This record gives sequence, C-alpha cells and structure tokens, in this order.
Amino acid sequence: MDSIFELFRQKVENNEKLTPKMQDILEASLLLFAEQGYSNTSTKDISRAAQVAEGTIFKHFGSKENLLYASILPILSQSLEDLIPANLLSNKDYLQTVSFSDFLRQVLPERINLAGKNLKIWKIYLTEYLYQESMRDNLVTLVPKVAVDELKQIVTLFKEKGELVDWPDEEILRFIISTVAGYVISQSMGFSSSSQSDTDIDHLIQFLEKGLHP
Amino acid sequence: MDSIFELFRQKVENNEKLTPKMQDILEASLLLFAEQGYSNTSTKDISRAAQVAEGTIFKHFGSKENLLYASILPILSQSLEDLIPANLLSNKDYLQTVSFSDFLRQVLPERINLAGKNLKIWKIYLTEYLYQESMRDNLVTLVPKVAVDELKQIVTLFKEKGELVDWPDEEILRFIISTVAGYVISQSMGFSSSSQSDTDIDHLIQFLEKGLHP
Amino acid sequence: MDSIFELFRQKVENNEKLTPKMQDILEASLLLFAEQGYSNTSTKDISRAAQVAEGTIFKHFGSKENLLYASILPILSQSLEDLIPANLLSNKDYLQTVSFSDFLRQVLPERINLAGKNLKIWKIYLTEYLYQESMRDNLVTLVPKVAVDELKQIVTLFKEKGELVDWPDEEILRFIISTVAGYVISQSMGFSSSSQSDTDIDHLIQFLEKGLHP
Amino acid sequence: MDSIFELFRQKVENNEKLTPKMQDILEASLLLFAEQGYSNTSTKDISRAAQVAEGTIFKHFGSKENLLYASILPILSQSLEDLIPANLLSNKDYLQTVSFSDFLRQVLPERINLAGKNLKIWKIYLTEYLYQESMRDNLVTLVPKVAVDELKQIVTLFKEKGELVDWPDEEILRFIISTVAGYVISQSMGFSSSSQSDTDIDHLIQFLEKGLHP
DNA sequence: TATGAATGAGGATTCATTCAT
DNA sequence: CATGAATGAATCCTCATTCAT
Repeated sequence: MDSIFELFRQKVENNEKLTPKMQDILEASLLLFAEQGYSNTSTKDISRAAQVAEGTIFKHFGSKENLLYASILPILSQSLEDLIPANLLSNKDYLQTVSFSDFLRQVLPERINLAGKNLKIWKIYLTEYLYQESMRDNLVTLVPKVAVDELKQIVTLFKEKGELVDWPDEEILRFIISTVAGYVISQSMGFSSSSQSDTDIDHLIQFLEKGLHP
Repeated sequence: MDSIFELFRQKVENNEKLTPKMQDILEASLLLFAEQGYSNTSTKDISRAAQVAEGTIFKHFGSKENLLYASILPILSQSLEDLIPANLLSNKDYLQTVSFSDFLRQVLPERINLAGKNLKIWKIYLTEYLYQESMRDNLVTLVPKVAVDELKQIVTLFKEKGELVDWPDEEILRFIISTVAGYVISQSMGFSSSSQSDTDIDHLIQFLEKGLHP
Repeated sequence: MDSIFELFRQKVENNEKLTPKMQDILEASLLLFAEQGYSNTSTKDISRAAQVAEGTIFKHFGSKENLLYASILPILSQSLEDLIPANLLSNKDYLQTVSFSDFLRQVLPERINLAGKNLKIWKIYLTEYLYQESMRDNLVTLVPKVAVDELKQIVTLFKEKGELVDWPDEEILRFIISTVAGYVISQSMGFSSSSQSDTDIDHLIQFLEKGLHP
Repeated sequence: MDSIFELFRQKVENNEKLTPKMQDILEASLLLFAEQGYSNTSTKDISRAAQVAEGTIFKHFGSKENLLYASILPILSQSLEDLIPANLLSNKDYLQTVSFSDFLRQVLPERINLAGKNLKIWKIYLTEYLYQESMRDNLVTLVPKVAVDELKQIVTLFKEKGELVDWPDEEILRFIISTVAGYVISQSMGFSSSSQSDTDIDHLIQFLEKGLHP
C-alpha cells in the first residue's frame, strides 16, 4: 500500500498529470468521505459522484483503502505544512527578537483560519484513526511526527528566552494545541453564538500568554 | 475503563425488566462497539459474543441502531453526571467561600480520572456524532445540554466573585474543557512520556488559573 | 475449512437432518459443478437452481469452496468404499481359494459399473486437483490413501499365491487401475462404437490376466 | 518439459509473421495456462508477464479464447506428431519384419519420454476439454482424429501378422494408451517411489506383450 | 503496431432484518 | 422468551473487452 501512495506522490510531484477521471475520483471521494465518512461511502457512491465506472476506481487505486490514502494524505501533509510557521522558524533573528505575545498574534489567526478550512479532512483522519488498526500505522506515523518536532523547537526557544514557564515541551505544546483545536472545532460546529470575531482570538491569545507565563 | 463497564453490568443486572439474554446483548455490544466501532461491528458479532441467536437481538431492540442507543445512552448520561460536581453545585455556601484555585484542585483530579475511564464510550459517541445525521439528533440533544448549563452556572459564579476574567461563559468553559480534554486524550493515547503524575495535573491547574485570571 | 466439513459430516452421520434448503443446495451445486465445472458455476447459478437466496448458501456453507467440499467429499468417499471389494477383503478364506482370474470376473463388472456412475463427480475432483493448490491437499490426502493401501493387500496376496508376476505392488496396481480407468472413461465418452458389452469386459479381464501372469 | 517450451520459443521466434510482442504474449500465456490453468489466468496476468499492454493482446488475438488456441494448438499438434512414430509407419518393410515386442521396445521409451515432457500442455487441453463445450469442438476434432487413425493402422498390421489378439482395434489401442498414459501420469506426479528406471518400462512392455498376445 | 484509460457486467461474500416454530 | 433458517440488497473487487490516441 505504500507503493500506491508512492506512485501517486511521484505522479503528482513529477507533474505527470493524473487523468481527468482520476482527479474526478479523488475529488468526489474526498467530498463523500468528508460528508458521510469513509465506511458509509460505497465505491458505487463515488463512481456515481465522479461520473465514472466503478471499475475505473479500482483500475487506478486498487482498493477503497488506497483511495482513502490517495485522497487525504496529500491534503493532510499539505495542511500540516501550512499549519507550521516554517518561514518564521527559519528566520532565527526574528524568533530571537519577537515576544511570545507578538509571535502568537502574528501567527495564530492565520493558522486558525487554515485549520478551520481543512477541518473536514482532519475529521476523516480522526475517524479512521480511532478504529482502524491498519490505517493507524499508515496515517499516524506518516503524518504528524515531523510537525510536532518542529513546534517543539519553537517552544524550547521561547523557554530559553524566559518567556514561557519551565514545563516540559510536550505539556506546553499540548496546552497550546488543545486550546487552539478546541476553538477551531467549536467554531466549525457552530457552537459559538458569535461568528468568529477578533475578540475571540484575542481572548485565546491572552489565555495562552497568561497561562504559560513564567 | 473497567470501572464503567463494571458499573454498567451492575446496573443492568439489577434491572429486573431486562432478561438475562438482554443483559448479555447489552454488555457484548457495548464492548464490541468500544473496541471496533459501531459500523465495524455486525449484529452477528454481537450475537456470537453474547451467545445469543441473532434474532433475539432484533426481538428485543428492533434494530442495530436502537441497540446502540440502549447500550451507550445510559452510560453516557451516567458518565456526565459523574463529571459534573453536582454535590458541590448544590452547596452554594461552599462555592461562595472556596477560591477558584482550590475549587479546581478539589474537583479536577477526580473528573480527569473518571473521564479517562469512560473515554472508550465517549469515543463511540464521538464517531457516530461526526457522521450519522440521524444519530446526531438523538445523541446530542439528549445528552450534553443539561451538563453545559450546569457548568456555566459555576463559571458565572466565579466571575461574579472576581476570580475569573470577564469573558463570555462559553469561552471560559471552552478553554477549561479543551485543556482538560486534551490532557485526558493524550494520556489515554500514551502520548505523554511520563505516566500521569501529580505534577502534570498541577501544571494543568496552574495553566487554567493563570490563563483565566482577571 | 476443516471445521465445516467435520461439522457437516457429523450432521450427516448423526442423521441430524440437513434442512431441506441445504439439501437442495447440495444437490444443485453437485449437478452444476458436474455439468459446467466448479469455476464456471457461480453461487448465483446455484441459488437459482436450488430456489434459494444467495445468502442462504453462505449462511450454511460459509464459502463456495466449502460448498464444493461439502457436496463432493461425502460422495467421493462413498464412491471409494463402493469401489473397494471390502466384503471380499475381509473374507480371507475366499481370497485364498479363488483364482485371480475368477476374482477379477466376480469383482470387476460391478466396480466398472459403479465407477461409470460416479464418473462425473470424479471429473470435478480431477479438475480441481489439477490446478488448485489449496484443494489438492484437502482432497487428495483426505480421499484415496486408504483405498490404495487396501488394494495393495490384495495384490500382495495373489503374488504370494504365485498368480501374479513378481513386480512391485505399485506397478501392478497401476496397470490394473490404468486399464480399468481407461475403459470406464472411454465408455462414458462414447468413444467405443459398441455400447458396453460383456465381451468388452471379458477382453479387459483376459488382458489383465495374461499381462500380469508370472 | 523445458524442451517443448524451448522448441515452441524457437518456432515462434523464427516465424516472421509474428511481431516480438506477439511472441512474448504467446510464450507468457502458454506458461501461465500451464501453471495455473486457463480460467485461473487473467489477461492482466498475461500482459504483466509478457510486459505488454493489455490492449495489445486483444489487438492481436481478439479474445482470450483465441489466445488459448493460438498458444496451445501448434504445440499440441507438434506433440502429437512427435508421439506417432511416423518414420516407422512409412517404412512398410520395417513393420513387416519387426516383432511386436521389438517394435514396442524401440518405440515406447522415446514416446514416454516425449509425453512426459508435454504433459503440462496436455493438462491444459484436458481441463478445457472436460467442461468447455465450445472448446471441445475446436480442440477435439482439430487434434487427435488423425493420430488415432494412424495408430490403428499399426495395430491392424500386427494383428494380420498374428502377433496381436483378434480384438477390435479400438480396444487394443485403448489398452496400450491407457497403460502408457497411466505410467506417464503417475511418473509426473511423483507417485512412483523409484524414479523412472528402465525396469519400469521393461515391465510395462512385458505387460502389453503378454496381455495382447493371441 | 501498441498503448493504457475506461468500461460495466458479474464475482463471492456480508449484512441487517424477518418470521415460523 | 428465544431461536436460527432464510432473505436479498449492498459491498468491494475482478474480468475480458473496447477505443481514442
């Protein structure tokens, strides 16, 4: 199953064009998986939505499971890259001079926005993660390890500058991620009465600043 | 996690309305739904595990969906009741005198412990909540509305006493729940290197205190 | 897959009645496998011929492969038992006194007749034997070992009496079986111009007698 | 068994009408049909093995069935020619002078050797012959009629010389073919404990001689 | 000549559910 | 109350074949 994804990634990276039908299939399956969940979506559903014969799906992706990987993995890793402020990370001077507070203010709104947009894909990821042993390995290991490591570097840096409490990196990161994730999720579920306003985010940042102050 | 199953078993066994076979079915389905997920569990699986004819399931519960409700709803509401510090809530004097910090310290460890034990059931709830339109109505409305309202009262009370920032109740509650949930989930997944220690929880409480301080 | 057959054999042996539908399925599948071959027969074909829902087949037999075993193995082993002159074998006195020539004359016509009747089942057996690795083990080992051993005893006995050439048992047995099998097969295929007459069989017996005379 | 494939390859390669791809297809299909059987081999299998696009197969052979004919028929007829001692048949003087015993001794070992080598191809033939109505006509009529007629001539000749019993040609031929076929088959299946020795074949010839002696 | 994308009917098998006993 | 035989629609997947390039 690595092979299909490898092959798929190569195709994409080499700009070898996926056939139009393959793209239709990927789009349709992504949409349906997000709407109804992976296991509630039949390959026939997908073939109908993509206006394609059912056989075509298997010709290209081999199995429904492979199709899941092919459709969500590229997006998930793209999404992860977007969520990590890579440009800032590489700019050591910037990180040395900026305050934790300003850093959050510059970085978080954009991340929250992006996270909200990809939330449906992460929902698919989550659902499969929860119960599918086989998928857990593929998805978990493949995706988030790198991301976490990069974020820990930032935490360490602000700790060294004395702007963050001296707790373990994992804990601090967990507090930040929990808080942001909680916000994004509640937003997307329409739990908050007010549509996301600047004050919401302002509160969130204040909460993190104060909560993690030494 | 054993505890809640234990408790459930007792409840079920003491309920004279339920025949022994019905009890077996409820126990088996709860276990299997928790292990494999609702849609990955067939009624045949359940009948095997409960040592019961497949027909018997439908005789008593009518449909697989009904069986889901019958097995998880009682537990979910029980779990919710456990999570809400009802006895404290009713004790107005106590709430007036205790500091927010002490309140968290007295209340959170127990809640975290309980939440961790019930996590598997909440996992079932979550999965179905995410995709099953029909179930969403049944489960959502039925379950957590009450709980949230009760918790908001506590938040309001501490806000009035000047121990919490003057942000909307929902926001404050969200910060608290996100943080606690994040902790419980990461614990149960074995993400934290250290097994849950008192310092972990101490940090968590400090984080909330400081973060929500006026 | 052993289990299904074991279970099936027990049912049959205990005269626990197979349900009427199960019998219909067995009869229909036997017929169709014989007519069209195993892999050219779909489970839908069988369900139609047996006037049964397709699910019923799998309810009882689990898989198409199991159905093959369940339908042909009992017949094959019965057929083998019929082919071996068991009653004569147990009668040592008879075997000591009878000549090889008379023995063939008394035994062969009946065997040839029986073999011809079961030829279609043996055709199924043969086809699967030729290409299906998995089936080879099940069918080969399960079926003919015993039979061969019993027949060798007879050969040994006539050799000791000086009525058969002193060649290895396997060789002598092979000559006999090849000759008889060749006759039965050519009969059933209508290759022989004359329908099977007594002279045919008489020639066959003369051929064996003379060919194997010391 | 390698030899016939070798021979086939040479034939195919020397045939200028066939493109290299067609040659690859024929070789690959022959190999796969022999190994797995015709109906267990998919055109995709063949295209993979021949390193050819699936479409190419149909471009040249039109259907899978045609491919079967194209691949095995030339070999079968070649094999038949090899099995019939054509050079001896044409040499009437030789046949008049040689004894049946010597004839067998000169002819059989070579035939047995050849038959063993081609057995896999005959296995394909047999399997299809058993169940495929459509193929039966194509294969049966096309192939063995000539062969049988030629062999009958030899039988007739030896009968006239008084070296064979006066039974119908078909019967005598059947005894011979059954015996030889039985030997070849049991050899190729590894049933015989001793690898094929000269004494085996010697016994076989003695058996035929004595059995068919007037 | 050769490709390989696309097809859709057909394959075995699983599933939740019904019903007579 | 409990059974388990029976159902048939739905599921994932395979197959031989077609066709535009």
